Amino acid sequence: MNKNKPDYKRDFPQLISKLENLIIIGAFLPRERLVETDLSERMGVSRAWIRDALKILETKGLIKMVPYRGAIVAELTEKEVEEIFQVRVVLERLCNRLAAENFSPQDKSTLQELAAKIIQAHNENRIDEMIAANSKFHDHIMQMSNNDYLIQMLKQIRMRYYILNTFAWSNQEVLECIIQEHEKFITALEEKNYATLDSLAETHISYSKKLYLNQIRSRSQL
Amino acid sequence: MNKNKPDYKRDFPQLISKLENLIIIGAFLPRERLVETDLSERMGVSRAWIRDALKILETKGLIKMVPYRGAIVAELTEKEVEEIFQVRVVLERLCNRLAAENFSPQDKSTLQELAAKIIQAHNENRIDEMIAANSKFHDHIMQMSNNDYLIQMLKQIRMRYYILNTFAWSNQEVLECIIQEHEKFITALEEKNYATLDSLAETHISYSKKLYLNQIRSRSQL
DNA sequence: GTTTTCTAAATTGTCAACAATTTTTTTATC
DNA sequence: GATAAAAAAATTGTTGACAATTTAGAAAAC
Repeated sequence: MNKNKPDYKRDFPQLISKLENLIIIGAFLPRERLVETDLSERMGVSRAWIRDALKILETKGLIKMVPYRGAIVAELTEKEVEEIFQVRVVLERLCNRLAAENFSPQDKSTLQELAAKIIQAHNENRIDEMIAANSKFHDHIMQMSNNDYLIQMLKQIRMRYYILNTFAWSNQEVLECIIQEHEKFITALEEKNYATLDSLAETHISYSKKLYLNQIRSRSQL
Repeated sequence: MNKNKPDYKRDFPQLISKLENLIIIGAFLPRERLVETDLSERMGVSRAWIRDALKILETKGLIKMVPYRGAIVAELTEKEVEEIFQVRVVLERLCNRLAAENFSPQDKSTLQELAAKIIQAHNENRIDEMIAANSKFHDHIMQMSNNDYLIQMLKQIRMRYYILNTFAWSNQEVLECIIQEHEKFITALEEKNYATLDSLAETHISYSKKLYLNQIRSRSQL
């Protein structure tokens, strides 16, 4: 059992994660109002906690709060996507550079295992597993950077554009492309080949950006 | 008059700014406890507002909150300074690059005026004015980047290390150095000379970092 | 039938009293 | 006098009632 007593330090961050996930997976449509009493009942916590959580989600850019109107899910404009991805590129590059500097044989085997898992899951058409392994792959790269502040920034930025992520992974063509590059990436890390790392990040991210922009455009036609 | 009715949308952000400033200028010593009822009286707002403001300051990394013990001013370790400055370098570089791309004659005159103001204030020993002009200079560069997300990140990161800023400006030697480079900087922007921009940012920031590290070391001896 | 105005319901914002926990002070014991 | 236990004070966390505001719906006017 886990629900003996409510514990702020454990439960409140959990609440925030849950809400973040709900927004990211699209359980709330953009512009949908998030009613406090509603959430309070659904999540089984007091309205005060919901209010506090929403304030924090606002600072993270996931929702927008208007006085006496409450919270609505934030929308991303094309301009904002351009801005976010400009920042993302330089942060990911920095991350890769630091990861390469700290590269160890143990990292190599971990990354290779994950890369193999990704391919296997892809071949067996287990999408969820593949996404999970891919996530772990990138998380490990972040950890290798050994820069907690950078990690925090990258997570924050990822959260920001994940709102649009729902359908991005359904593009088969992109999948093939991304999967093939994991091996190249590991090699470049090992050899500390910064030029290759930069160009891999560049192409990967610019491709990702295109997907998001397409999605925004298709949504705005509704 | 400005105090007819309390207005959340206007007054709450103001409250946060005030608290941020108090922490930055060192009105609260590191590790000092921030007592809610205390702040409530001093700032003339309800305790609920103080609580909300403190929660936001925590997400910004300015304070640390411990259950049933309240908020204490955050401290920066040497490792954290290293991490933050690694990120700062790449973001400032990006900012300069974008600013150069958008460079206009009007920007040039604005920046030159500010640079002149900085030198003049320095010669007349008006430190406050000099700091203000220097701030405006860098704010204008940020605006030139035309990337609101980047600006938000840079402000966030600046807030994080400004905690240590109190005495950094008292170093005369550094001042001379920094002041002289504003002209070079403007020229490099105009010529879109990215190599020079990068190296200017590099040396500027690494010097700034040294100052902060020195300050931390001298404090930790208390 | 459409628009406008007014009323009721729903929702958010505020506050103060109370509960839970920590910190300080006092008291007791050796 | 120093240490430990107990009581008191101070501080933070929670809750619920009520005020302010917006939204939805009904009534009125055209």
